Amino acid sequence: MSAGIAHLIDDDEAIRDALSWLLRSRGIETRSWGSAEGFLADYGSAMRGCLVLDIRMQAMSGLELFDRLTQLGCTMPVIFLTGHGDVPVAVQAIKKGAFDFVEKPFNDNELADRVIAALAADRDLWLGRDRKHDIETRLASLTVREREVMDRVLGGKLNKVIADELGIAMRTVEVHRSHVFEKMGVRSAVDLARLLAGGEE
Amino acid sequence: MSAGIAHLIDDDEAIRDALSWLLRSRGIETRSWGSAEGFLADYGSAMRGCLVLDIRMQAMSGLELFDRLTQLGCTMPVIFLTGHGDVPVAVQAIKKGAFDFVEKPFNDNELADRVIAALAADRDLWLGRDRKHDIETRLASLTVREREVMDRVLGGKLNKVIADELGIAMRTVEVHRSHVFEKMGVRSAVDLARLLAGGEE
DNA sequence: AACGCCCTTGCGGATATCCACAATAGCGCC
DNA sequence: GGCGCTATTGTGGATATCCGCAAGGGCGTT
Repeated sequence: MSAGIAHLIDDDEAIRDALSWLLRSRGIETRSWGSAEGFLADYGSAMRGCLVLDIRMQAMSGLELFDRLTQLGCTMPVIFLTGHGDVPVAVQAIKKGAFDFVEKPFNDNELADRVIAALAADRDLWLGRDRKHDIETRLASLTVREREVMDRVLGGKLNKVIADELGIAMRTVEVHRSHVFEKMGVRSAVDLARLLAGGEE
Repeated sequence: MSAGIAHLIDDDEAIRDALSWLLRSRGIETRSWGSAEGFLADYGSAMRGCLVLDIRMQAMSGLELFDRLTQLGCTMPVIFLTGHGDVPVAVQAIKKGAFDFVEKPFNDNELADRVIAALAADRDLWLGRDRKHDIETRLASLTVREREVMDRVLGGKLNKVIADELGIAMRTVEVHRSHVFEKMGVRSAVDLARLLAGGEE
């Protein structure tokens, strides 16, 4: 499998081609667009990889595209390409959460390394997202009562105490507790605590 | 108690005074230095608060001071003051982990707000550090055996299983387990798991 | 009405945990 | 040698947890 896909957006065809050649020689798939508008039209939330984005372009600027993508919930890491006159804009970009940026003319190896880092960041993000999504799905499958019991189990409380607090019999708590473990896919309260501590915040 | 201390470093006395007046009017203590060297001489690792640092100064620049402080293990948030000609340097600063930066001439309210945010960040950092330090101290007080038992308890294993794995009697495991709880200041395996999951990584 | 889902509870037994009391043993230190 | 710390184990009892078996009620859907 490939190292990931780099989406190149620059209105200078020569640069797109140079980037494309450089990255492909490092085993990175590439796709190119000549304008921010063009990329936006093709963008979908399932898109994976990273962006290499010229910050200065005709019509819609790279920064503007970045803002729109952010609004669309896009989380792909973005590497901006900047001329050294565009630096104030680059500052904005970084503060807004751009992954990195490089000044033109760029050093080939350096840029490729950063793209690779960006692709790795995207993968990590999705790994974390998958795990979190799985946990959320499991949590959503709990009934209200089960959730109440789980919260108290996580508080380290004994079944007896939980029963008192909820005004139900201990046996009932045990049943809920066991359902919680089953639904959450764990076999002990310890595992549950680690699952939730590791997958949230 | 005060909102925190802002350390002002700028070779322009007029700016130092203006900053100092502004911040004090917002309840923030200030201390001023006219040079990076002067601040470095006074710096100690116990220093708390944040820095407001002119990025362009005689002799040692703000960025250079920032690098040295980082090497010294200083984690105070740094807000850089930059003229708009210094922007490329500001970019470097942000990439190196500066907390924020503002361009001169600055808007009073905006700058004060950022200083307040920086002070809050410093407090949070120390809160986290204190908790982590406390946990590490407790962990260090565990004997080797206790640690071995704890690791397995966190794995959700039953005392019986742990006893088998370590080749000792269940009773011994129980003793270690109880010591671990006592030393770590928790009363159940669940609490322990949450303590370690929340304080590490 | 019948079915499914959830909440509820009781009984009883197999396991596990928690702990006080008690004891043996190695190791380093004064 | 005595003292303290750590590791080790045993006995026995009070609690807790884990679970299958059994069963009643509420609620919404078909």
